[in-house]
Amino acid sequence: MADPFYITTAISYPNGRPHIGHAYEAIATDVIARFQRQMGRDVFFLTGTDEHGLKMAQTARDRGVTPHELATEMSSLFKAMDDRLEISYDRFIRTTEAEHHAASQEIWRRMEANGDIYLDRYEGWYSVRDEAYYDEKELTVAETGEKLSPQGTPVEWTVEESWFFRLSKYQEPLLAYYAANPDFIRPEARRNEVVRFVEGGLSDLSISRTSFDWGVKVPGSDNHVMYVWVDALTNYLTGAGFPDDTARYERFWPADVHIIGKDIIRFHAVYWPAFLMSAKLPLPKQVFGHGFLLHRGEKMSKSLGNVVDPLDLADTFGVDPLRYFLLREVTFGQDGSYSAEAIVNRVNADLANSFGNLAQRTLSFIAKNCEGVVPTGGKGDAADDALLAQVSEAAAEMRAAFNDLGLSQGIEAWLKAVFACNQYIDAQAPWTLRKTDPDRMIAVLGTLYVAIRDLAIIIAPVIPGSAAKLLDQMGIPAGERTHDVIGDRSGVESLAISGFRLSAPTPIFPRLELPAEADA
RNA sequence: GGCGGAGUAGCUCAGUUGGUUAGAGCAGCGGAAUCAUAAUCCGCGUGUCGGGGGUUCAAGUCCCUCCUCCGCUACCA
Repeated sequence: MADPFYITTAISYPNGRPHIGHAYEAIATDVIARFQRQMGRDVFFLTGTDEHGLKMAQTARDRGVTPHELATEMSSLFKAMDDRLEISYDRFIRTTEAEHHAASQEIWRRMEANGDIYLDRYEGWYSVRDEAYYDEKELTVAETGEKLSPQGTPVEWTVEESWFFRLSKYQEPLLAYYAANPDFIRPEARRNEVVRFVEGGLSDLSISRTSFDWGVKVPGSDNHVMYVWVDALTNYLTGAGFPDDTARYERFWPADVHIIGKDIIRFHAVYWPAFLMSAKLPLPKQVFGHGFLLHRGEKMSKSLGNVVDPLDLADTFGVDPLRYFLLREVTFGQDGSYSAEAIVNRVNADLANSFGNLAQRTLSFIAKNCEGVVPTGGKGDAADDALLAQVSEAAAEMRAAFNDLGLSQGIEAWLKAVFACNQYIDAQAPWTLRKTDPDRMIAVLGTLYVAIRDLAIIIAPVIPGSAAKLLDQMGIPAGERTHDVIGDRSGVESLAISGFRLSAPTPIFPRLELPAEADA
């Protein structure tokens, strides 16, 4: 059986609609998942929504619905976004599922059995009206001398019973783990931050609340619900079948990589491994914190009014162009900037002009001048093998880059090979050969046919819909769309023998135009 | 304040362990070609590699210092 590969996104908190950041994370993770499937791995790709907690309960109350109704409604928006963006998740998990409650309670019991959970008191400035604790730093002082929350509501010093996790106990084990597994946290900058943070000392963590009840009940302590992270992080275990589906669990856990935003790196790189150590479960192999998307260099915020709905972007530019842009333009792991102009420029230059036009000019030439018969044989030349070698080299670079999560670098290698094909077709000039040396023309077109097929195959994880459309046009069977065939002419030769006829192609990547309100 | 990262062509960025004339893409200018989505191909950059100092036969690449920007500095997700 194929080598398993378990990859996850963070689960989204569906307190609001999905935004471009959610889309970015889902797309990037999807590309990696699709790539690994193409590599023959048995991929399990998990994503979903984190539906418990105070804010969900409050929002539901404000809207006059139950938390579960709100969660169901909002979660469906995230799922719809994933579906629209062709996110190939294998499971969409919701933390409200009974199975997840059971998993969370099981890991809790194991942490408890290890002596790492104890009852104590949690103290802080509490606002009854907000049902929330605030840090001293967040408070303002009213004229009356009364302390106020950021919401302007009164706060009082409150003591609440809470279960605590002995995080402090794991400082040394965590540091030892980081040292032994230098790739556990990536990129490097995040790793340094985390290591410094842990070196600075860890205090125990409050992991339950009694002030609200929308959450997973603490085993044997029904008036407590688990407080955020034990519940949320455990979704990765639940998704893999923990604890009852042992076959699946043993196959997929530990996860190969958690793809998350850089803002929640600590929870994934400190709390999560500590929880797992405590429960005596294996640790994920890697945590990767990607950057944020900025709109024209500015952070998105509701007050700036520049929050963009990813579905609007998909409608305006197309799903594949959007996917391509985000991965090509933004170095994975760093912040990136996007704008309508940038999307239009990038997509037109790379997809429409370079790759799309390459396919179009080649295929339509074959349709017109060869009656659609796939060209094979002819008078070969060293330039032909050189081109296919360049494409194979690009495929190899892409494999290396994608395996290492260097998504934009991998795409860059692909683009270089696209450029090489355009250089080749201009140098060989099949439109001239048609009159002067038809036999040579056949060899040139046959070489390009193989090259274009290969380019479509290796870029497919990034632009799955368009790549499939192109390969369909070219008659490439679904089973011959993996890296195994790269550089191999035999598939195309048997296609010719089978009598396949290429019809006049239609452009796969139309040029985009800047929307009238160039502000998207 | 402490710790960490970044400052390279108009724009976005690459630049391994220091070593020949500092690179790519985009944009711009000139030319070729006309199969193709007016797409493609070829040619063109006197860049103080943030400022200053130092180490070295040799520094964008190491050390010091200054300036600017950014991240982290614990229980909202």
